Amino acid sequence: MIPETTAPERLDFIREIVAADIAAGRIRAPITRFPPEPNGYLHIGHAKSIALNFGIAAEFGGHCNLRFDDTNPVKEERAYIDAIERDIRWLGYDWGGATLHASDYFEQIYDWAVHLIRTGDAFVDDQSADQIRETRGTLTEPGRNSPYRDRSVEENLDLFARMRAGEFPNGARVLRARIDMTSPNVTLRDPVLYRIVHATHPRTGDAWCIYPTYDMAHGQSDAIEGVSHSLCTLEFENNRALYDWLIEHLPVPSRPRQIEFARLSLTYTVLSKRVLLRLVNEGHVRGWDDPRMPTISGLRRRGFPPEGIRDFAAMVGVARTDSVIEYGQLEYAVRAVLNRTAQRRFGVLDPIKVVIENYPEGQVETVEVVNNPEDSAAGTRSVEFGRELWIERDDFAEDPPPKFFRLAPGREVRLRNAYFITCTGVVKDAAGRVVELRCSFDPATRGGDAPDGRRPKATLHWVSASHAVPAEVRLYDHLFSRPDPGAEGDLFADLNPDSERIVRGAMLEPSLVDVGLGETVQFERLGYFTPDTDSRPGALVFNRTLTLKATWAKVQAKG
RNA sequence: UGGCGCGUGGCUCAACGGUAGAGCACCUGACUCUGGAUCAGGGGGUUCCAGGUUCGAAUCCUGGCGCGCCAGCCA
Repeated sequence: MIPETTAPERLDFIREIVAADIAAGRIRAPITRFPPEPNGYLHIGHAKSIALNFGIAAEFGGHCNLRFDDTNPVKEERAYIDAIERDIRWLGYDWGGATLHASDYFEQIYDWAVHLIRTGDAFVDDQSADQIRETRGTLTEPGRNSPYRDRSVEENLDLFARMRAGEFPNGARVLRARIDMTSPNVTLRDPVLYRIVHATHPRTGDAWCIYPTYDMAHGQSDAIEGVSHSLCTLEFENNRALYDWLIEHLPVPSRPRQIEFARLSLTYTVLSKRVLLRLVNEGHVRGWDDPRMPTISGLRRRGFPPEGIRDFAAMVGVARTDSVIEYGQLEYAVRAVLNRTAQRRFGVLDPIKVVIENYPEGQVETVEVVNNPEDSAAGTRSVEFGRELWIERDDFAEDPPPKFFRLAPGREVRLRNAYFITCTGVVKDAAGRVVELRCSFDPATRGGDAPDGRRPKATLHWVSASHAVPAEVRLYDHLFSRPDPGAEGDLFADLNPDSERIVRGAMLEPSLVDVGLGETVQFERLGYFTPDTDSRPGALVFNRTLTLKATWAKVQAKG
């Protein structure tokens, strides 16, 4: 049998490079790495990088390491390490074997620093941070050499050893590469390689009081691990020259290659650890895992399935163009997964009572309801039906506008999987507000079909009033009210005041009590919902993950 | 008035000298026991601009213009 010839998948520019390296015999399989700094929580932008690095490794039969870039003890915390590992696993990726750390290589990196001193490629500078800044020059003017640049190898060796020994306070001296103070690439103007930091490191404790900078540690860690393709975001482009310089000047065991791609940006949100930290610290959200946060843990609490996030990453692609993805694309990817996998349930967010006058008082019957029309394996369930029901308040209009298909006085609609009902009257309170609907039902329509072929234009969801379970439901919207938060002034002024709306009197189908944490269901006609971590037996709390695609809202908006 | 990088429908990406395509978004229609899903169709592009090379340029060359990044002992 001749195998189907499928059109070749279009490779992004990085996968093209990897494929070419394999084809040319330069590597047998790619080694990549995801290198988070443990100074905050992972967000959807990191998910793009995770999907890229782990995806390439898997597709080409290679491997992806998880390596913490823990070279700055003053910003890094153990708690972040744990959260990051959990989030990567939840996304569905496995780095197999041990978690790696740049700090595992501190001794080797130190030896390489000594090597650079011996070859005359590095020197200890006694200048202060201010002096170094002043002599670095500007974007248009060259820098000036440090007066300490030509120290002897012996003196440099001695000073560097004493830096390590803790003889000097923070900032007293640094180790710098001797490259070129006149380079048009500012990164190459004798960059700092080591600085004195008397701080306890989350992993190495007080073993060190000098720490390598990112540039000194990153490429060297890649080389130690045999990383073939070191993928990072565009802002590291300028650092590539230094990355290569260090690899060339050091006796490293392999020669990794840095490739940059555009980081993910999304409309209506912010992907900046600095800003996210402020949102948390200043109490604008419930925490790092607030369902409005673009963090992985926030998306999880919101009810986004990992598969949806992975599909999204595949959908946006990888390129070198700075770009901003419409938030709607993330929603599209998530809806596509949820539509396929989420079980359907009934829940009424804003209930109004319906009394079916010709339905026998005290009678209860059960109807069989399909759990997921997209997945027959999901089976069916029984739902109780009775004389008094809750339906959605806005599924009724006393004076229906044009193109409103739902319940209105004298109009017949279908109650999903149950009966056709016709509104025969309304009950109002003293203020004139409708508080109850009086209806009649047609016993011949049990199950939702009329023997005479009658087809109502609307089908409503409902919950039996005597069986309903009350719940709090939290409705979420964009964290920021404009697609480009902060574009015109203060970012925090653009926070959406309605990003969380709490609904207290929702009435749910009793089976919803059994939905577990991490499970997302569809409330028919409303959207996808998941239990919040605050949810307790007897005090249910659901988060709205997403609405269903809202055509009716569009019709309304158009008038 | 430095260096590096990037400019293709509203958004994200293809097209690698040979008729500018896809997904999302948008609009129609069909179907439907979710105003969902699904299916069918449609509109929308001086490929940043100007020159040049070529039978032929989104693609190669030159010059502009616009945008991004870089002057941390952050990553």
